[in-house]
Amino acid sequence: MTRQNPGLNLKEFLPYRLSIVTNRISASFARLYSEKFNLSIPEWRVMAVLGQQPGLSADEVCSETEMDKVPVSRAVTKLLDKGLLDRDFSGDDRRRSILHLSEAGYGMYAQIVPLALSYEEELKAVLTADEQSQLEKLLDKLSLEGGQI
Amino acid sequence: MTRQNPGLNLKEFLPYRLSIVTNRISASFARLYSEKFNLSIPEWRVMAVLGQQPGLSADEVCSETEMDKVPVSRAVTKLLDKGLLDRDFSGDDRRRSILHLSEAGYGMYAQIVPLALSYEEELKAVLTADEQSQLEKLLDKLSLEGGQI
DNA sequence: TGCAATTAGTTTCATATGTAACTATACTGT
DNA sequence: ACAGTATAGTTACATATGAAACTAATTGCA
Repeated sequence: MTRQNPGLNLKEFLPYRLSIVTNRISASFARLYSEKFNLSIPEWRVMAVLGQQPGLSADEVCSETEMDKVPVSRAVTKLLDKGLLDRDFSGDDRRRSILHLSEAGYGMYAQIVPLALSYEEELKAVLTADEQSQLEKLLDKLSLEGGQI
Repeated sequence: MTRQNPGLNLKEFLPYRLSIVTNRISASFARLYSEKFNLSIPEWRVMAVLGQQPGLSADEVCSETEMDKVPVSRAVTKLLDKGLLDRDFSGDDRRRSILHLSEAGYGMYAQIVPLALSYEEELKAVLTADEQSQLEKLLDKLSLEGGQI
């Protein structure tokens, strides 16, 4: 049968390319902290926001990380079990959790951050300074408007 | 306790930003074809490469799409069940499959492609022509060298 | 006040995913 | 020719995930 190709070249298709590149990068970064510290991606993300913004509620962690509340809830449970997190509940609203890295959690966080930053440097080193700022700008634009599409 | 923040701002962290933007885009594109055509992401990817390169083996589909052989195998099974794919086995090597979109599969593919292309256009419309080519170049560089990191 | 509607968070369930084990076929070196 | 190794693809298992149902607490408003 003769078919005229409607012409979608997957390898040139923007959403596909983005996803391949990003998945490679995420996976290799995840290896970094999962192997050494035995953290899942959601666990690391929860720690990362709490390291920077202690006292967030689970719900705020969700909006900060763009994660679903279910993975956040499970990550929080695991981090509590591992002793990496402390949880209180708000006096004003006793449904609302108040989450902090524990001493141990903060210690781990402080070890991962330099790894993360040097990973980022390694990645950026592929690009010129100009390209780095282009990338920032592109991500800004795609975040703002791409989100709605 | 006074803690000096080691200074990882998740929202500015490149791997994180990439993953947020990409996941939003992938998810909204996936909605497009999953709602109308009831295809999973792996199913769509298999169809997409076979639409363009008929006769690939499952293994070749893996390397083309950067997918694991397990999801590919499962997607192929489902697409066969749905009658969207035809499978033969090579005479030279009877382990090796030869995959083609069926008539029905090609019909569906031909409907999805314009959706995909217009989605891509919508996404690119956020960017100037310059930015579009910058993005291409950045993705190239990150694909090549980011892969190893 | 008190009852309906909301919200924070958890649990359940059904599905998706990757690793490792497995089957079947093909290749290699002796 | 044939034993050992490699490859294509599938299956089994253990884990991850999201949607929806659920619990508990809070808010709104009659």
